[in-house]
Amino acid sequence: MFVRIATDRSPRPNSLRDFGMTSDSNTIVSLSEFTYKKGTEVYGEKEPAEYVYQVKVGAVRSYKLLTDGRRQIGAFHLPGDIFGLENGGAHRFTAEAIIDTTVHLIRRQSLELVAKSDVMVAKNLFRMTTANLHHAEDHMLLLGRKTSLERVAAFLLEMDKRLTAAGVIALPMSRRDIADYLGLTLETVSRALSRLHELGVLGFVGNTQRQIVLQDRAKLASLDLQS
Amino acid sequence: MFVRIATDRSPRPNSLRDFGMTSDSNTIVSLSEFTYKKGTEVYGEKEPAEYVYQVKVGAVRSYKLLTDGRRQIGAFHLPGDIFGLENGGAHRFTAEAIIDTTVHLIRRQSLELVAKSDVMVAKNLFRMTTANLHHAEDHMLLLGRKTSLERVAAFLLEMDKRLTAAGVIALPMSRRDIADYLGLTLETVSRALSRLHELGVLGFVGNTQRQIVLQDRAKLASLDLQS
DNA sequence: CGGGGGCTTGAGGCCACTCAACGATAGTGG
DNA sequence: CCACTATCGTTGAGTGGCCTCAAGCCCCCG
Repeated sequence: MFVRIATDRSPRPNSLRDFGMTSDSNTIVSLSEFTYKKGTEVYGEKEPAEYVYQVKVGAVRSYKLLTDGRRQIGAFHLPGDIFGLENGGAHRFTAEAIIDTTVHLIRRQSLELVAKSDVMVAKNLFRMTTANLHHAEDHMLLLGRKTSLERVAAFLLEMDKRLTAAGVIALPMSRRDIADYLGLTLETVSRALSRLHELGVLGFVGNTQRQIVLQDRAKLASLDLQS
Repeated sequence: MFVRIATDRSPRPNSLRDFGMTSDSNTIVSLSEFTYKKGTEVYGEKEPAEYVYQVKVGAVRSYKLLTDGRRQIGAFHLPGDIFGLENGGAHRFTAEAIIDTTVHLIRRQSLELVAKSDVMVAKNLFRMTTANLHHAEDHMLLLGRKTSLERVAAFLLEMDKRLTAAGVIALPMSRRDIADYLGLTLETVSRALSRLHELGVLGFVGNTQRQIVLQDRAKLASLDLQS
């Protein structure tokens, strides 16, 4: 047990478990767990990056703000995803819990220490950074050149791959979050979803608007163009 | 000397020089030089990544295409820049010479071999990938949330930092290239530049439209919002 | 001198944004 | 249990910023 300054969003260490960053040699690094309430900040842009996080349950949004409040969400982090991995000392995004979210976390320092001696861990860090880069590259194409319908179709396909359970996409994020991820307004996202509903591409489960069933994945895929 | 299949854009080895990837231990990796004519392809998207490149003189654009021809340029590569660095086996963009361009090139295989034993080289590769990621993250904000004037202002500030000589920005790329980088049309880019000209922010050198002088960098910076 | 590419500028149109109203749901407190 | 409120989502009407289409200029180059 160690002492920690109490702040609202200071993680409290709970357990010691595999962070998914161990190598074949079974190196174990100290690991904590923490839960963030819906809407609370995990870290802010330009803050020193002290921890690296992995979503256990819940969902997190990473975004940048312009001075007048316009927001661009760069990524959603869903269960299993690792985020907050920064090479420089500071975070490039603000990260917030979209819903109540439990994360595993590890001190960046410990991770770098392990990476120095463990080639597998170093490789994994590189691989994750590369994966982030690829996602950002694809997202630039979406933001720069796709229509609203294409963007929403691409979003649904991405979410389908990442969080579908039992044929239902249970979206944790609001229309506004989706809009800020896709470079649109929430009204435009809503209209696109209604249109896809009319087209018979998707359906809603029950009375909620956040549970979606893909009824025609092929047609949806044809609406999102390939690169 | 070694045999090589002759194709239009196959690099021909010329010399052996420092690629900027040597470490303190002075490891030298085999290095070639090649010149691409204006408009020719360096490599295509999804091609296996055999080489890594560094621009010696000239300029290169990296882009993705949608099936219907819409184009998004992800980055411009200017003298000193390294590009074509891929972790997976395949290139994520198509790369073309914007003007006659001479590059240094190195086999990816050799580079990875060196990186395995040389920590400094490995670190440099990591650092470059991170730099690419940061650029992409900033560009997502631009593409998703900035107005046309803000985009063009940001573009000019970026180019000013990267290729100004003697107070003049000598742009190698066309209005169409700029537009496809900024997620706009060439007409909108042209109108934004005219507007900045009217505002006294910039001036053109001689009769050419590709040599620009920043007359009021402060005002330009105020037009591009901060994150 | 004719042709073509690059750039600018104007006119009009459209897609996404803005503004607004309304319904549904969940949480709160009397 | 029922207002009351706040949040979220949908939908409509109208606007506007950027796109589309077009004309014309300039420069380069054959």
